[in-house]
Amino acid sequence: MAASTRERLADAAFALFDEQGYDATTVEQVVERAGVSRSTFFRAFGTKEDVIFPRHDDLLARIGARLATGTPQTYLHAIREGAALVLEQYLAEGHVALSRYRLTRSVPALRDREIASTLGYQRLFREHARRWLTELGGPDVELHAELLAASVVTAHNVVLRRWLRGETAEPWREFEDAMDTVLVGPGGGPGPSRPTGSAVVVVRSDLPADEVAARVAAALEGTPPG
Amino acid sequence: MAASTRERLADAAFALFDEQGYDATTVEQVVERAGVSRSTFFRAFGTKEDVIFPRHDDLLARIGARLATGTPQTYLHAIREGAALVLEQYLAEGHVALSRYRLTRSVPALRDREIASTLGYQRLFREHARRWLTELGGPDVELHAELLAASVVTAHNVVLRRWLRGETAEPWREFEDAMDTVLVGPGGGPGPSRPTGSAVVVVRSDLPADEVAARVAAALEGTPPG
DNA sequence: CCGTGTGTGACACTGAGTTCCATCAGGACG
DNA sequence: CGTCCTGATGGAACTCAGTGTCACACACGG
Repeated sequence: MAASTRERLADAAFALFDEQGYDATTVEQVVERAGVSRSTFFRAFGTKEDVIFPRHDDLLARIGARLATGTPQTYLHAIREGAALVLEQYLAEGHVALSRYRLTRSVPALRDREIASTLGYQRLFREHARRWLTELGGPDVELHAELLAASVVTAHNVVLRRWLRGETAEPWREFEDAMDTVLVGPGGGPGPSRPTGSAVVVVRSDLPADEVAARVAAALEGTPPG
Repeated sequence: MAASTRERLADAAFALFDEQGYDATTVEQVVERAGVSRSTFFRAFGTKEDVIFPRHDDLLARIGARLATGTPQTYLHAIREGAALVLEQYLAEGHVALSRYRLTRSVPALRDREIASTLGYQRLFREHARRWLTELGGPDVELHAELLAASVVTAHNVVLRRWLRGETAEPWREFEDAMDTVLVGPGGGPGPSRPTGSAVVVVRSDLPADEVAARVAAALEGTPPG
């Protein structure tokens, strides 16, 4: 019963938003079409915006669970699979995701909210990355964790948007490529088998090239055995 | 004096938000303290939120102007200086920036808006990066431009937040370091034409250490000695 | 038959934001 | 000096999102 009420409301809302636009549609009209009262709407969703956006809670929890299993040796793989859960969710939503995308394109308030919502995922990746990078022991852990999280989310969103715009029929392949770009770098060979002992080394190149190479080699020698 | 009215309103608003919190403060109370009418408030700011946030327009324009002067050969420098304009703006705001930070910390709606506002800058960097990377001719220009913009904004924000939290007395030094970390053509960028100046190389070390070192050395050979 | 809980409707209320009109200053001009 | 224009302001009425409260209906087990 509760579920069907929510559904009727959501269907009515999406339909009306599509017909007249988001701002031009009042909650009054939505509840009228759904055949329930205004009270019921706000009990079910709390906010007009909430009709559009999915519940991130469970997805965040699933991602958190996946990331929690990552170790400093396998964290790149954990991140990749965590990001995959997000893409999977959107692809499963199908036309609902497309409708939402159309709305977020046209209504600034909804666009802002959509953007802000991605920060939840980014935060999750960042916190786990911070943990891993701390254990691996590198400089500027804060910054690198933040950059890693931002890059992963950005790369994911690029692929997602391409799919939402109908610009790709192979979102999963593009997703893997994007993750390869972000999580591996250009030189490495992508592959399903994630070797252990991976680490990220950052050096500044205003030193002579061979000196940099020496430092990289030295840094890698000191890396905990993979 | 339109300016003084705006100022009085902003001062009253910040004071009241500070005393009672944002949500607990009504526009009515703000205009009462400022000694103007409700109409004047909404004419001046349009929205309760707008009192808090600065006008991004002119800053965006200045950044755009700086980025417009960049060439594929000097674009890393242009990006760095573009990002510096943002930091400069916040530092110049002083205590206003701090008050705003306190508010955006505690009020979700304001936090969302703050986040969304950074997208304006990110978009600017992205579009120019797309142009430069296209001229340089590399693969996945879309993705790399997006990643570059996201990384620059993220790195900037890390430094900015540290300053807002009073965790650093040398924001400019940290800013330069952060830019050093980020501005390399993330994900490798287009390898051939490596720009002059400092650069960073990120590699994964699941290859033998000496092989990694060799690759780094090879990549750096093309770089003019810094 | 009675309590209890849950989903719902109805209504009043607050507050943000819009619209429209009235007012009042000051400068330009004849 | 008077008039006219303009731009900034005040004021009132309105819409609509969101909150809070109370009442009702229908289920459930005792």
